[in-house]
Amino acid sequence: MKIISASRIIQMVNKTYPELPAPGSIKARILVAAKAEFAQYGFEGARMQRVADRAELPKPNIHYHFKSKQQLYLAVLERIIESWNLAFDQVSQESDPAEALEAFIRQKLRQAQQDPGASRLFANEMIQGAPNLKLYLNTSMRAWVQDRALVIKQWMLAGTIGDVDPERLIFLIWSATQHYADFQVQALSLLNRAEFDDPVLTETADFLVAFILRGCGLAPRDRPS
Amino acid sequence: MKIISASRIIQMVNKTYPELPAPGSIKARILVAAKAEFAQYGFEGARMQRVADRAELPKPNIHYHFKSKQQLYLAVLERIIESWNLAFDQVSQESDPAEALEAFIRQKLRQAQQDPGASRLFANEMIQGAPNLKLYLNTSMRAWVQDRALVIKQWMLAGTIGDVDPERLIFLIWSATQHYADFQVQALSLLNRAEFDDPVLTETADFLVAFILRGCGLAPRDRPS
DNA sequence: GACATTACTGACCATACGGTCAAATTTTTT
DNA sequence: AAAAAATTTGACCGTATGGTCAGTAATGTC
Repeated sequence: MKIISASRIIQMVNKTYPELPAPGSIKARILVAAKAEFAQYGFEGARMQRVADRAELPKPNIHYHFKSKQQLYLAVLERIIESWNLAFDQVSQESDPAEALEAFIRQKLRQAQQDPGASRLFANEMIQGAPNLKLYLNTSMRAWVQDRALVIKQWMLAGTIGDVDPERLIFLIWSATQHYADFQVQALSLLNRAEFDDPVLTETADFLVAFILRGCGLAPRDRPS
Repeated sequence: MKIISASRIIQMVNKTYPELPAPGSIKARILVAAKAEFAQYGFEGARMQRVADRAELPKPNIHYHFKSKQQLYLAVLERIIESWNLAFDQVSQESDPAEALEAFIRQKLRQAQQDPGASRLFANEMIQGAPNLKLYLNTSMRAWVQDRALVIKQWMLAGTIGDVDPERLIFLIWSATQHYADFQVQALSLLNRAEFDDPVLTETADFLVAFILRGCGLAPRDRPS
């Protein structure tokens, strides 16, 4: 059986790719500003003037590079989806479950720390009922999850992981990690920390890895040598 | 040592209480409409006209009962916070950990099903950085969590539960349950279900209870008799 | 250096926004 | 049933919104 990487599945369903603007370019600057604005206020709450202010540009400049608010929003959204679940893409039934899950959790958490805006923007889109991502959810995301769930099921058959609903496991990992981006103020408040720095990241990742592996019936840090 | 219920702690910190309007009253209808509107669009994205449309009232009627958009928002928010973590309020060190956690998880998930708007509104507030709830987070919520964490730590000392960071455990339960309200479209899509009905609720609750109890080092459904 | 193309921007527009108000209606009190 | 208080509402106001456009500056091409 030919092994197709999960990222290829996404590519097979998504026919178009957003071209990446040069990192320092005006377009890139607008996209960064827009991501922050949409992440904080959602699509309806976002203000084009504030995007312009964040990017330190006159407002018509924004409209020169992106026809409308909607198109700007979609441009930001597209770029987020791409790098969403990279660390679990290359995992196969030959992979070690504990290792693979640990890498996935740590990568998702690192994303939550380094680009919380991406997570928050996605959260806003979901909360609104995914008006712009319904198609994505029902095609490429579902295909990705089912493909990854298959790997987990194969682990279960091989007895290298406990009996756990794979789809719900993926969903739980998403929730547990993304929550530290979306609800960062709450997390920092209850952990009594000032910012989501590397120590917090490490402690949280260690906790989540241990907890989730145990939940999967895997003894943490006890990889077969 | 005098035992003070966690809900009392919240009451001790919050000095004012929102009076509940009669269920069928105009004010109650506006609050229901506003909750849905703010939940979907966030504070900035919400439109007073849409609140009026949802409540099937003329717009000035809304402003008669609530001075401003801000005050309406706060009124909705206050009423949500109250019933947030009820099922874990009465738990003490004498309680059975597995039973208590299971009840907590199931109650949070039932809330996510029955009033997803409340969860989404809270999520929006957190994503924005909790501009209206910073004080709540740093006073009553933190007090509640620390109080509840103490109980879990006592369980740990008694050896009736595994070694788990209590604050992060609570945060994980929040994330795992609330996610089914906030990201409902995504959950339904990947579970291939049409709606968040009782079967989905039960299956999800069973999964979460089993998974989290295992994560806590508790054998699910194996209570000491 | 002439020409064309791309990038930028101050001034502006129609509409939608949160909020107001005076007049009308309903409800409560006496 | 009269007076007072509370509630409802159509019409309206000042401002902010997404978006446009004509004109200007910068850049590329031969």
